[in-house]
Amino acid sequence: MRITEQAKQQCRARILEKASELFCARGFDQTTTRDIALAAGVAAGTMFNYFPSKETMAMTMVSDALAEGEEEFQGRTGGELAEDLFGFIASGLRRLRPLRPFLGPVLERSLSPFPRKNVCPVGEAARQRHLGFMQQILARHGFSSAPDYVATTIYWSLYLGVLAFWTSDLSPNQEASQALVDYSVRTFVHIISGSAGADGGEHVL
Amino acid sequence: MRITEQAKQQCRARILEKASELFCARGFDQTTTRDIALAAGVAAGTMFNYFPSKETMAMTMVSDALAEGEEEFQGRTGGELAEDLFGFIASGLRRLRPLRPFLGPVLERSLSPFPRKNVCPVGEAARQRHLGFMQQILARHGFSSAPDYVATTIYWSLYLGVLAFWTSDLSPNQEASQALVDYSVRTFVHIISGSAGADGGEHVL
DNA sequence: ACATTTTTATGATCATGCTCATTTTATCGT
DNA sequence: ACGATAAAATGAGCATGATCATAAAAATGT
Repeated sequence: MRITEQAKQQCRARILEKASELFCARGFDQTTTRDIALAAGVAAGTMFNYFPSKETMAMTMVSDALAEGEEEFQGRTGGELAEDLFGFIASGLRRLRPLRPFLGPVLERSLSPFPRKNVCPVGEAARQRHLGFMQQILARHGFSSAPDYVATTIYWSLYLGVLAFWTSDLSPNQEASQALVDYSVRTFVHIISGSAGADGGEHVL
Repeated sequence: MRITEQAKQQCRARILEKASELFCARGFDQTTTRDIALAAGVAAGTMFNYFPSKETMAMTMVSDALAEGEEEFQGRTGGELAEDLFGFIASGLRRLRPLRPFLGPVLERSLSPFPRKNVCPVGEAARQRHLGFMQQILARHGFSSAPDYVATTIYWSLYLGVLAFWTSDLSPNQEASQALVDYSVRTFVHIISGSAGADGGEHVL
């Protein structure tokens, strides 16, 4: 069973590799699962033994990249809170860079804050991991309790906005994204640093 | 041609009405275009003479609701900036309320900040209208120039986060959403009120 | 080494959003 | 009123992500 297990991993890796190439070359929506199967040398239905959906295929690459970014960031944490958060997000973006050509539709569907019927579990896991990591960073800077749902929701909104902007940022060195990340992070830090503002009671939806 | 023109409008309205009912009852993704056609008493292909896509059908309802909200808000503007922005957003949510059961996937796809190949023009128009309206409100409060891309991006991120949260808010009177809107608005106001923070230059993506 | 059982691969098939050639209906000129 | 032309309706058909019964292959027990 050893050799077979190895062959399976190779097959899985080959599918991911070919899918990545095609996604980058043509875009996510313009690449059909049949294209991928052909390129990987397997039957159309076989891929679905390895990945439950095309979306999961893409999100596996994203999740792996983000995990690498998290690992890269570990250790080099040590500045102010805003600096650390910036570094954390920047590490993720650096690792996502090679996938940038096809990320738009994938991140939109899999990391969206809108609750969905058929969630892509890989995407959901990536979100939870990212939020957990963010909370760790907060904890290291003296925030004893986890942020409430308002702060967490705002964080994820801002982060998704950053991702969205970054996926199609044409400025020289993504300077525009850099400024946006900087601003978003500072905004978030401002939010969780007091000014907890629980007043406005007259407004009604 | 008069009577016929009227009949066409009726047909369009009937399609929208039946589609809305089905979307609300079963959800957007669980309603097929064939279902809608059957309910509206037209052939499957006929609907696409009225709406270029199922997504456009749903976004037409959303856009109409948001336009009503904007109109409702007109006039009753007159408090502080944050109050006005809150009222503006709340008016939209009130009008969207009947559509809430199916809004998730629709808003996710059509208002997403991620740039897309095949944009739904109705959704794009709704976004532009909303942002324009928001800028009008700012102008009324003494902001002479339009917010830059950073502020605009952050506004839209926060707004989408609010929409996403609100679509599945189970708290009694959407109190949780209310708090989120309040917080998001105040955050945005803080952002555009000075502290333009263009310093951090050492960070690099 | 063979029979049995479990795992994996396969491609026909399905569901569904959408297209388009064809048919039907309405409008217009005379 | 009638033929010609424009507009609209129709449903067969397509593309594609995913499923599933079946076939092939591998693992296991003796």
